[in-house]
Amino acid sequence: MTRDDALRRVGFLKDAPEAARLALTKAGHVQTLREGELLFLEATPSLGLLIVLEGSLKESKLDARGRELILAIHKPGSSVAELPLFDGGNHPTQASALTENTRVFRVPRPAFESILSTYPELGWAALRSLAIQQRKLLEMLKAQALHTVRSRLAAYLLAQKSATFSLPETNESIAAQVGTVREVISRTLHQLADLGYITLTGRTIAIVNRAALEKIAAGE
Amino acid sequence: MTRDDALRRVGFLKDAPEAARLALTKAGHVQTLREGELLFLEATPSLGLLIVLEGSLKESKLDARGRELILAIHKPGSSVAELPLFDGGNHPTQASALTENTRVFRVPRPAFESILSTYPELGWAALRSLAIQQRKLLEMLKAQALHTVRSRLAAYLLAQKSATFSLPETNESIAAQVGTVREVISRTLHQLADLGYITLTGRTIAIVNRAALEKIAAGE
DNA sequence: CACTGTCCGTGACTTTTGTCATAGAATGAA
DNA sequence: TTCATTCTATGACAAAAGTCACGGACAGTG
Repeated sequence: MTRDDALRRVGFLKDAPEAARLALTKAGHVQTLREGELLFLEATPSLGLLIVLEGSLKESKLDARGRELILAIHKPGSSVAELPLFDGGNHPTQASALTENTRVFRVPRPAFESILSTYPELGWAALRSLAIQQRKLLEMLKAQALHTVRSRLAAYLLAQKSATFSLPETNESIAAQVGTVREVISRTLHQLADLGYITLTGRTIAIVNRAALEKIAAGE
Repeated sequence: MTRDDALRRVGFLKDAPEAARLALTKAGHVQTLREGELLFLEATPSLGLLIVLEGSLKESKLDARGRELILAIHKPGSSVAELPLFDGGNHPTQASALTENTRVFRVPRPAFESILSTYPELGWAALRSLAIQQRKLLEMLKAQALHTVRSRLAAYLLAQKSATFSLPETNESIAAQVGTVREVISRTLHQLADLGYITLTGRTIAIVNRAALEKIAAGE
């Protein structure tokens, strides 16, 4: 994916003037990460505008005892860590590459700021973008506080593109997204299969009873 | 609290030009709520700018089976539901008055929009305000996903102003903020007392071992 | 093809949370 | 004061989630 393709796919830049995107393209550079390599740590200053070009990144928070909560998995065209970019604070999360040779396009914050001040209409797009994320966070919070693991896992399965798919991640990683541990994911998947709502062949899942899963995902 | 006092205390308006605040003051009206009365429901269009003048409001989400998660309790000077105000979407939460005669100052969204467009510098303040909320949400999410009830309750106690205080709410309400049920709050408070970290005399709590509570709040 | 590292599945528990039912405070209005 | 309502406390369980330990599948490497 080229820089310009990437910029066009980022929510708050897609309607930006051509010239703004061009300026950003010129002001940034590409960084390549090895698998597992950290892009930024929590509580460090914003690196600037970050957009995934190839590969994928996970954005997560760790707790004191090392358990991880994955907030997002970023694929090409996704911009990472907009919050500290916009408010100038530190990163509230950390991010690391999930795949070898993950390529990230980066515009350092000072350059980004000066381009932004040239195109103030981008401020509104930024606001909209934060708002979308905030709505997502509210849903996650509600699910964590009020729903069971089964419910959150059902939602995870329903979020997959098609009705039949191969689990794109390890149970460990799914657990970190759903907010539980490896073993519980394994058991809960088999439980959903026993209930007849999905079939589970190796790592391939077919959603058999979508309506039932949706009910579970909604909290019974 | 007067309208102007209230406007001055709202984060994203406190540095606004005098004239902007004056225009808002004129464009809005005051609404009085009875205890328990709903101000807005989830999934309804934004009512506009809302600022508590007297009394208090709770902002919450309900799940399918009626359990409640309280996201914020708004006191005088606090603006409610900024997210739908800024992005034009529906309310992601509902809000209702906690006290009799809660008074809310309201500027309908069209009027707010037109004032906002006259003072575009307010856009940045709005962005900052959303960013602050988003950081708070991320912390709540982490606590819900990775910490125990004991940990979240410890954090709740530590957030109180002084070391000795009377619980300002019922166990039911604390439970809805902490993400659990009434009985568990009762038991966990007594457990913390048994551990010697707090004392519990009626509804009065004294924090005895702040360091220990902080450790618990951080997730052990 | 053995060896290593990573991942999955599972039994056997333990701990944490949630539910139900019931008995007493506490509060406030009549 | 008396009564009704609202809260709190608690026992007895039930259910959900987490921990530990181990066996086995599988992929990649030398």
